[in-house]
Amino acid sequence: MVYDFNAIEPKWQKIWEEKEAFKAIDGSDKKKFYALVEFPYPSGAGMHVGHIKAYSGLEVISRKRRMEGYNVLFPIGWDAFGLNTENYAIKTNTHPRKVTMDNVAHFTSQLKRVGFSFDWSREINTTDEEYYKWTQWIFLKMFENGLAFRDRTLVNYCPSCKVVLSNEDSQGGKCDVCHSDIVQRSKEVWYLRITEYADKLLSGLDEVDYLPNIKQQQVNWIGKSTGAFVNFELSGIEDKLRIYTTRPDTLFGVTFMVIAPEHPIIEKYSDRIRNIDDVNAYKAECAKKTEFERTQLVKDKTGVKLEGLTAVNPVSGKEIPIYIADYVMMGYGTGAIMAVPAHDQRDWEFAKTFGIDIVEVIKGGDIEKEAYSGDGEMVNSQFLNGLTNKKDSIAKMVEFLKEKGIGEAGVQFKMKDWAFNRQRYWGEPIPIVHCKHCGMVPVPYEELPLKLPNVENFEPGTDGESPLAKIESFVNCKCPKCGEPAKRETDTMPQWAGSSWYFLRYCDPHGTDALADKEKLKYWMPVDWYNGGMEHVTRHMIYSRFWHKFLYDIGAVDVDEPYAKRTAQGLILGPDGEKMSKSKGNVVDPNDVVDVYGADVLRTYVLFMGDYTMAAPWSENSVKGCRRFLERVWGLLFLSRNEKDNALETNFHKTIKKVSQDIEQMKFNTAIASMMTLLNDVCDHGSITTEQLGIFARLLCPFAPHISEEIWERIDGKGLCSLAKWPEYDEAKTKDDTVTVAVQVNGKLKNAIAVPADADQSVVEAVAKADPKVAAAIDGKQIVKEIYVKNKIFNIVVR
RNA sequence: GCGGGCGUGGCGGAAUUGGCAGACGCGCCGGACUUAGGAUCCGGUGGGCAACCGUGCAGGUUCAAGUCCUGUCGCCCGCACCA
Repeated sequence: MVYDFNAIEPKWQKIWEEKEAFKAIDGSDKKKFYALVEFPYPSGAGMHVGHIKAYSGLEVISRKRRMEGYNVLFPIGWDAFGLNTENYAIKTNTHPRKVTMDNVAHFTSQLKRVGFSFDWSREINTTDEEYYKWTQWIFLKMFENGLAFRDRTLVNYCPSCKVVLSNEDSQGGKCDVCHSDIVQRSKEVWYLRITEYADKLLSGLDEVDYLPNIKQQQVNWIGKSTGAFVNFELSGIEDKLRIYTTRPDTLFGVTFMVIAPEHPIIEKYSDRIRNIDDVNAYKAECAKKTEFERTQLVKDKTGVKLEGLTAVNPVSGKEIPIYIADYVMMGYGTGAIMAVPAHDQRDWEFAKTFGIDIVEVIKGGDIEKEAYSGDGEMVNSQFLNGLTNKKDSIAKMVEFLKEKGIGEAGVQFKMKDWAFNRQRYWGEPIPIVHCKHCGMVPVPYEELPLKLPNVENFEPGTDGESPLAKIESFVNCKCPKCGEPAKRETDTMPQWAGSSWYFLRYCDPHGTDALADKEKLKYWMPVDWYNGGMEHVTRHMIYSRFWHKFLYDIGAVDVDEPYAKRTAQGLILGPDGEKMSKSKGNVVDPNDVVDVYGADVLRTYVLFMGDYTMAAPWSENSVKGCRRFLERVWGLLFLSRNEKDNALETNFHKTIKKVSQDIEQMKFNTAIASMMTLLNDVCDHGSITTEQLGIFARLLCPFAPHISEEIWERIDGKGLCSLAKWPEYDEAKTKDDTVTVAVQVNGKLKNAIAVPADADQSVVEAVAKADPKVAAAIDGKQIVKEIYVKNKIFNIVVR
C-alpha cells in the first residue's frame, strides 16, 4: 500500500493542534527544557530550505525531550521590524504593516506544513504594540542608567538605505541590508554603551557552553587587549599627548609619534603648527575616504610631519617628531600612538618612508629588513636591559610609569559602542522627548507604548532624516517634565532591538505587567539550547547577551547569561554549490519539496544531507533517497509479523543507543543512517515484531513525525507517538555474541576471523594462526611481538 | 596580517577519537518483473589482471596513522593598519 503523505501529514498536523500536543506548561513539576531557534524575519521572499534546516535541529531535540518526559518550551515568533520590509513596502506602495501581516501569514503556512512542534500559543511579533512597549521600556531603563546616550561622531551611513548603521551592521564596509558601500559622516545619533559590558560579555563566556568557534568569534569581536596609557609631554606646552600601547616596554625605542588625522590636538594648536596648510590638505584628503578604504587598502604609508609641535620621550628625554597619518584611527585607543619602528611593522614602514631613526630595543631580529615583534633580550633600555621575558619587562615599565606619574596600565576593546538608531519608519519609536528647557526627557513609563503613527507616507528623508520628522502630530508634544511645547525624538530603533530580548517574552507572551512574569522567567530561563546561524554570532548574540546582562543588573531577570548552550547549523548551498540567493536563481522553496515529497522527506533530508554544522549542497537525487527510505519504512507495516522472533534484538538495541546519542551531538546524519541500516537488516530478515515496529516508529518520530504517528496508530500504540516514551536500550543487549577480529601481520591486514565476544588472546591467537592466509604470512618467520586489542584487532609482528 | 575551519571514491558524507578506511545515501553497472520504466525488487560498485596501492603533498613517531608530530600546498568563513 502506497504511503499517501498528502492525506496523512495534514491529518496529524490537525490532531496535534487540536490536542495542543506541544504546549509548554508554565511552572509544571516536570523538568523544563527551553529550546530556542532564531525567530525569522518575515521577508517577502518567503522561507527557503535553509530555514527548515535551521529549525529542524532543535525540532528533533525538542521532540526527543518531550518523549523523555520533559516539559518543553519550543516557541516561534516574528522579528518583523526592519529595512527589508520597509523597502519592499515603498517599492510596492503598500503599508509596512500590511506587508508584515502578509509575510507572516505566508511564513506561518510554510512552517505549519512542515509539522514543526512549535507551541503556537506563544507566537510573538516584535511589531505588536504590546511587544514593543517592553522594548521601549528596556530602552528607557538603559537611558535612566546612562547606557543610552547621544553623541556626535563619525558614523557608518548607508546612502542607499539612508540610515546610520552600527559597526556590527556594516562589517566589511558594506551595508548589511543592501550591500552598498558604507560612507562615514559626522552625525549626532543614539548609542548604547555596550563597551561598558565588554568585560562582562567576555568573562561570561567562561560559564556557557557555546561551540568553540562561536566563543572564539565573540572573543575576537570584543577584542580585549591589555597594555598601558602613556602621557607624552609636548615641548613648550602644558598639554600632554596620551597614547595607548600594548608594549610599554618598548618605550626606549620610540622615535616618533603618530596621531590620527581627526585628532583634536591639531585644531587646538593650529597656530603653532607652521605647515598647517599641508596638514589640513592631508586631513581633507583622508576625509574623502571612508574608514573602510583607509583600513582596507594596505598601501604605502602616507603622512605629514607637524612642524613646530614635538613630543618628549618620557624615558629617554629625547625630543621626537609628531606626524599625522591615516594608519592611525581616531576610533581606537586614544587616536595617537607612540611609534616603535624597530618592533612594529607599520611603524617600520612609516619610518623607512620618512627617514626616521629605528632603534632596536629587543634583540632577536634583523631590524634592517623588517620590524621584529618576537621575544628577546631587552637592549638600549636602561633599567630594562637584560630582561628576556616580555611579561617582566612590561610589568617593570608599567611600574615605572606609575611611579613617575606618566602612565598607567589599561585595557582597550575593539568593540565599539552600539549605534542604536534608524532614520526610518518601520521600527520602534525611541521614547524620548527633546525639550528646550529640560533637555532629553524620557516618555513616562505609563505612556508606553509610544505608538508608531499610522501614516500614508513613510518614505525616508533625503539627508538622514527620519520620516517620522515629517509627521507634525507625532513630533509636536508637551514636555513630560515641564509641560512646555517640545519635540519627540524621530529616530527609530534598529532591527536588532526587538530580537535582543524576545526569548524572555516567550516565557510569558501575553503578560501585561512586566516584560515577562518573574516567576515564569525563573521557571524557564535560561534557554537550555539555542541554535542559529553563524552570521549572528557577532551581532544578535552579542547584543542580546548585553541586554540580558543589563536586565540582570537592574533585577529584571535572575540569571546573567541568557543562553546555556549555543550551536550553529551550516548553510544549505544551492545545487550548484553556491550560496543560495535570489539573484543566482538557486533558491529551493520548501513548499515545492513538500508538494512533491511531503514534509517528512524534507525534514529527513535536511538532516541527512551532511554534518549539521557544515555547509552542504542541495541534491534533488538525495531527496529521493530519503523518500525511498520512508516508503520502505511504511512497508514495515505490511511485513510479516512474527511476535516470538527476537533475532534482531541486538540490532534494535544498538540502533536505539546510536540514535539517542547521535541526536544529542546533533549528528543527525548518522542517526538517520543507523535507522536505514536497521531497516535494511529488518528487510533482510523478513519479519518484525509489533514491539519492534513501535520502537522504530518512536525513533523515527522526531525526524519524520507524520509517518511515525500513522504507523503508531496502526499498531495500536497508546496516545500520540510524539508523546510516547522514548525507547530505552540495554547496554548488555547492544553487544554481539560473536565479533570479527582483524588479523594483521606486521600491521598489514591478512584476514578477519570470527570469535566469541570478549574472547581471550589465547583463543584469538589459536584461531588466527589456524587461518591459512595468516599461517602463510608467518610461516618460517620469528614472532617478535603480538598485540591484541579486544574485539578489534590482533597483530603479529614477525621478523 | 590575525582568528576559526576544511581537504577521504564519480557525488553528499561515515570512521567508537590511534585499531578491518569508504558506514549510510546518491549515482553508476548487471539482472528480475514489465507494453513501458526516470517505478519497484535482487546483486555488484575505491584503484589495479595480480602481488599490492590508496584519506591534498613531503617527512616523522608507532606493532598499527584519515586520526598524533614537523614541514608544505590548496580552499572556505570571520575580523582586519586594533597600536
